[in-house]
Amino acid sequence: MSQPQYKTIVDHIKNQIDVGTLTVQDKLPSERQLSDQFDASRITAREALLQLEKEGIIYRLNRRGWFVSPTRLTYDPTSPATFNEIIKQQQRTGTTTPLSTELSEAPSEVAQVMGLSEGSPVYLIRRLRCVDERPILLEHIYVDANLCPGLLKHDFSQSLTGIFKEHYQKGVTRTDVTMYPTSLDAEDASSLHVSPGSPCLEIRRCRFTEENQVLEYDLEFWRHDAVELKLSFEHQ
Amino acid sequence: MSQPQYKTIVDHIKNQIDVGTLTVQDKLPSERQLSDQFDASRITAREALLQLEKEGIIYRLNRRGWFVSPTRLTYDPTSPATFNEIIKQQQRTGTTTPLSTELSEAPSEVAQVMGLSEGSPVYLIRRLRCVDERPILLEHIYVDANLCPGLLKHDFSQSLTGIFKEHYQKGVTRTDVTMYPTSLDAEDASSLHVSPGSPCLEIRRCRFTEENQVLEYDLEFWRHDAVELKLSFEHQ
DNA sequence: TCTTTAATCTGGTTTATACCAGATTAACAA
DNA sequence: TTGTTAATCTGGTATAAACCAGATTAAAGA
Repeated sequence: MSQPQYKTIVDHIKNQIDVGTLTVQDKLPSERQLSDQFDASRITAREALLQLEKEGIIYRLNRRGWFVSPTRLTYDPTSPATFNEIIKQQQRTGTTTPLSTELSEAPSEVAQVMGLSEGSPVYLIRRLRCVDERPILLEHIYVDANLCPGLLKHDFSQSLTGIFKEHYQKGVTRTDVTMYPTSLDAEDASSLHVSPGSPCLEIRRCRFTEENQVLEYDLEFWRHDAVELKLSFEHQ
Repeated sequence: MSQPQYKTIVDHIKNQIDVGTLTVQDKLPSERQLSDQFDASRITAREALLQLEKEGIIYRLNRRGWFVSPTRLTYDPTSPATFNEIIKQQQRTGTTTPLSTELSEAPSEVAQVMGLSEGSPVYLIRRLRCVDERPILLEHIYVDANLCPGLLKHDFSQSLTGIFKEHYQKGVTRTDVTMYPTSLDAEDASSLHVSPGSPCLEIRRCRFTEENQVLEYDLEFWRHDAVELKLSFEHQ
């Protein structure tokens, strides 16, 4: 019935969170402090922390320490509500930071999904979205350049949907979504201020106009511990 | 520009999979063999393997070794298609194994979701679902005992929806779904034949009848690397 | 007071070693 | 041939010790 030593540390920290000794955004003791406290090696303490991270209970900031995760943002991928609306509903504060915008050529994979030929001109917009100061979502947005000429002159800290509607009279009538858990490569991890290889939820979203053209193709990388997807649907 | 050593091993294995030297279900060299091959410590080799596991590219069988992950099963949570239908569509083979069935009392959390009072009689069915011999989904299904008397005498290797329809004339008109990435506790991990703490995708599904009663409440634990969710919807 | 600098703290990565327990396999006995 | 047993292989867990590179903080200088 004996359990591994790292499990003891895991349970101890979980308990501290349950009883409120540790609360949201609190900094945990450092790996070295924990290993002293439990008379274990640093690797064992780290093992426990990595376990809690996998469960989404704690997270780390690069070389700054380990912290208790905030509650997950509840998000309905089928809802037309914008990111900012969702955040306000849940009494959070949100910010959107454009990281880069460029006119480039569609990579083969992207071209295929968008129904374009490889190398077609596409705008690529990279944005970082934060909730309560914490980066939780990285977006790579591809837009057919022929569909929205001059797109890059707009302000991308706002809703893209709004820009499409207002300046190009284009709305979305259908969306295809694919999602799966994976992990972040070095560059994306760096953008989200997490360690390379951190787990994430990848969501690919393809939005179509009434004319069945692909208006945008989004690659979204969510912190795995920051979001909970919730949807409801009727059957016939 | 130098990268950590474990990254070199990660890249090497990824490349082997790309070029086909390693293919689906193949066994990888053991941790000790890899550490010899790359002149690294076993911990470094293991670090690389854990990284690949997080990405969903490889998986491990307890004390048996590391293997290349099969392609993900594509699954539409809004589709009325049964598990077996989905699997057949994708040219896979599936099996369903009931692990346990019992009549018990609703835990407070479950009772709340199902709109029952705590301790109400509920059936709890635990099933394991495999694709191509590999366990990928563990289900905990709660059913209001008053709604489906005598439920446990049926065969749960079949579709539950079918049982509800055939024997109780009950159909589902609405489903609420919640999903988020987390990790498995020791017991659930053991059922799925994976190591405790392995990452997973947890899906909670609540199905309602026309009378707005909760017919069943499912807790699903998917191997994080075994599934890809795909859905499509129209906007008005 | 403000800024620069140096010391210190934290996680990130790595080596070498060890022992355990389950899984597999080879050897052996019936 | 079959069943049992023992050796071996594999991952699972753990210790001790290092060094590195950002992040933070305290100290020193302007």
